[in-house]
Amino acid sequence: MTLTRQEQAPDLIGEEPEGCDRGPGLRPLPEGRDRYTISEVSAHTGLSVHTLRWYERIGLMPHIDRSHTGQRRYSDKDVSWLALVNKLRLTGMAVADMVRYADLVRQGEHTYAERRALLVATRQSVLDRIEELRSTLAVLDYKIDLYS
Amino acid sequence: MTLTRQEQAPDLIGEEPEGCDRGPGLRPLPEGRDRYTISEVSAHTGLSVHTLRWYERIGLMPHIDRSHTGQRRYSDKDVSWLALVNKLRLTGMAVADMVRYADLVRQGEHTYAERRALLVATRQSVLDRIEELRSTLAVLDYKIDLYS
DNA sequence: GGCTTGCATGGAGCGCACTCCAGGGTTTTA
DNA sequence: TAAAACCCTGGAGTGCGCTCCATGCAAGCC
Repeated sequence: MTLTRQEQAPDLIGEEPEGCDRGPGLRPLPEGRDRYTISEVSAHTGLSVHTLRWYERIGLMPHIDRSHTGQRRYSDKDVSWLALVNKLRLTGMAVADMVRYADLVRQGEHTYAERRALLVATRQSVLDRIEELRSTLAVLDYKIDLYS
Repeated sequence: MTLTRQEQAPDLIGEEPEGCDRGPGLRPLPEGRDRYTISEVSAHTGLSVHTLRWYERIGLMPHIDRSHTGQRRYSDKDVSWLALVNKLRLTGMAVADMVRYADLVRQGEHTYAERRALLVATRQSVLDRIEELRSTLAVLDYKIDLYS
């Protein structure tokens, strides 16, 4: 997953670079419709519809638009946000911390510093975790060697 | 945590290289007594006494010796086994899988191949996880950059 | 119109990895 | 030798991140 740096608009509020990182086996979105159903978003993000609704309940999502009959209609921005959430999830960040981050986004520009701090802390914990994993590799290799 | 290769006896059944990897803040063991109480082992390994007893219940430990009044007395081998368990825990291996591994050890030499396979699979999942974390670093860096 | 499929809600349930509790015996320390 | 500290057991409780359930409305198809 290489990151190309010539991305989107500098929309820091709405969030998200990373236009389209559907993982393997994840469906692309019906292009440019901007009003996706929950099952479309589920197929695209790999998150279950249960999880999508749950994310909303706990405050991890911005307000999601509804159809005239009350069904969710996700926008491209919502989907991008979910892509970021998915990435943060991979870092091991706790859901509560992601909610905190979402809160900061909601609160507007004056929270830039705090958001940045949160990401920097996450970055450090990722680095630490990588080091930890490296150290286990050494032990694993040693043991595997013994069994050969 | 560098691994020195001139370790112990080739005791593959009893398990464990890695004589003394007490992490930071973890107490060393009263040297060479070979009959440690549960709280000593807890202090040394960083695992709570609850967890130590629980590990025993679920079959993650070999039989632990007891004093004449029924209190646990851990041997050096038991402690070494716990060091390995701790390492496997860091890899993210599920407790159930560690129990499986412990079973294989109990069953004797003819399970070498299967044990090895388990460790190899774990090794691969560690490598995959490291890659995954690396990919999140890219996103994190990108976002942090935007906030600067 | 009936059937299937999809979406809605609030709330219960689950799997994991611990963590703690009650109620009792044992060991150490002063 | 008495108090304080430690250890035992079976079983209940916790926090996290989902996952599922019952029940009901809405849209598409034959």
